[in-house]
Amino acid sequence: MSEAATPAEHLDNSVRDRLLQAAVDLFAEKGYAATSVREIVAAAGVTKPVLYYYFQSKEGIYLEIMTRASNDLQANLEAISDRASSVWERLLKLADTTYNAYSENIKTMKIMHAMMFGPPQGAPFVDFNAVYWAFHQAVEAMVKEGMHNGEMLPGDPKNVTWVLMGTVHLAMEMALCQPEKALDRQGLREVLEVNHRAFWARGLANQRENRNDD
Amino acid sequence: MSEAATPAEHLDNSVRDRLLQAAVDLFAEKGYAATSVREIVAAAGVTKPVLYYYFQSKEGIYLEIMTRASNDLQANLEAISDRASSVWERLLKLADTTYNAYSENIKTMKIMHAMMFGPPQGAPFVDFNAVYWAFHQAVEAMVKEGMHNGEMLPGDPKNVTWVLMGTVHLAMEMALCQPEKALDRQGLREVLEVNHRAFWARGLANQRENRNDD
DNA sequence: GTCTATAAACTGATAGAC
DNA sequence: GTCTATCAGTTTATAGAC
Repeated sequence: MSEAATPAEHLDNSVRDRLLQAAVDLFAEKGYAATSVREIVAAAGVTKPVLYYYFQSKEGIYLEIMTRASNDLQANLEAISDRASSVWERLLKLADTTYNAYSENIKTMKIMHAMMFGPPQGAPFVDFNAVYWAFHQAVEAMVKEGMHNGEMLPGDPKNVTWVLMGTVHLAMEMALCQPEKALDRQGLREVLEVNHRAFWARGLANQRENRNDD
Repeated sequence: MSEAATPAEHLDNSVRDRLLQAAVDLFAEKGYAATSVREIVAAAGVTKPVLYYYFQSKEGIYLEIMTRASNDLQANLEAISDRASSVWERLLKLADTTYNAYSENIKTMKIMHAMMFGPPQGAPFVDFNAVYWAFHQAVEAMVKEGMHNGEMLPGDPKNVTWVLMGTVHLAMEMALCQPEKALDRQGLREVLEVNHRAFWARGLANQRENRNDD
């Protein structure tokens, strides 16, 4: 546990990291409960006592994976805090960095997603809910700001936030769970542009031009 | 298996249905892999051979639960097919019947959702994906119809469908997974109204009136 | 650190009596 | 139909040699 935090924070090909990688692959593919310690150590090319030496238990290796992932996601929220750019630009940036975090780390995100929106499968509790809700509330704060400074059209910030979150959430979920049907980065951007035309002040103006309004 | 389809299709308090109910509760609460046959029969107040007598295996009882659920969901899509009412009314009706199907049967829907968007947990494959995608495509067909007949504003039907599906999907998912944070039926309707104002022809007119446009 | 060998409990499933 | 008793295989986890 002492050498847990390698300088770059991620995988070299030490035995320890090969175990982590194998566990991520299997938990993502089959689920926590359906994955046995035997399978993890086989995939890592070691024997059982090695896993217990580094991680104490099956729960231990799971918790290390999820703690890292949770911290990574939390870091993304910082994209919102700098008020230099417009709400719209910050929203795009948040969607983009989140999309990156997901697509670069699909398997870990699949595990997290399964625990956030599925049954616990006997795994120890980790409060992902808090991370997700922080995300939702950060977006809501942005929407309030945008409506207040006139960048966005007036409306109920809560409801508009639900629509925006729904868009991003569905895109992320499809990318995780049905990649062949999912939006790519460009597709997500296009759908967000639809939201932009609907809820932003300049967006509505554009939309009306397009309609050649009366 | 012969007496599977009771007249009303659902639970009396026969031993068989008590087993089904116990299995639904446990699969929803802990997940398929983390639930043992022993727990199911204990919750139903019977012994193991009884479960194997009625359902042949753990997979058997799971498959019966999921087959019923899948059929129920598929039936909801019929709300779309009658072209008597407007696209908007049909969309509202679909959202409402789906919300009902979910909230009346939360535990079964949780299992289905976990299998649709989470790891298989060693459970036998059921093609929920097809049901979900049929839903998505039915909405897309409605949006195309609405844009074509002038009920909705012009735009890319695919992208608008993603926004609408995102709204409904997030509402359903929160209702399943974080009920205390979720939208109630009225809340879902309000968020859909936001979509209405954004993407429907009369909706935009209303929005512009509200803004007291220049 | 990594191994072989094994413990102790639990798993899905069944035989056979009633 | 429902039970008791039990099977064979798997599970997480560990003791102890190297």
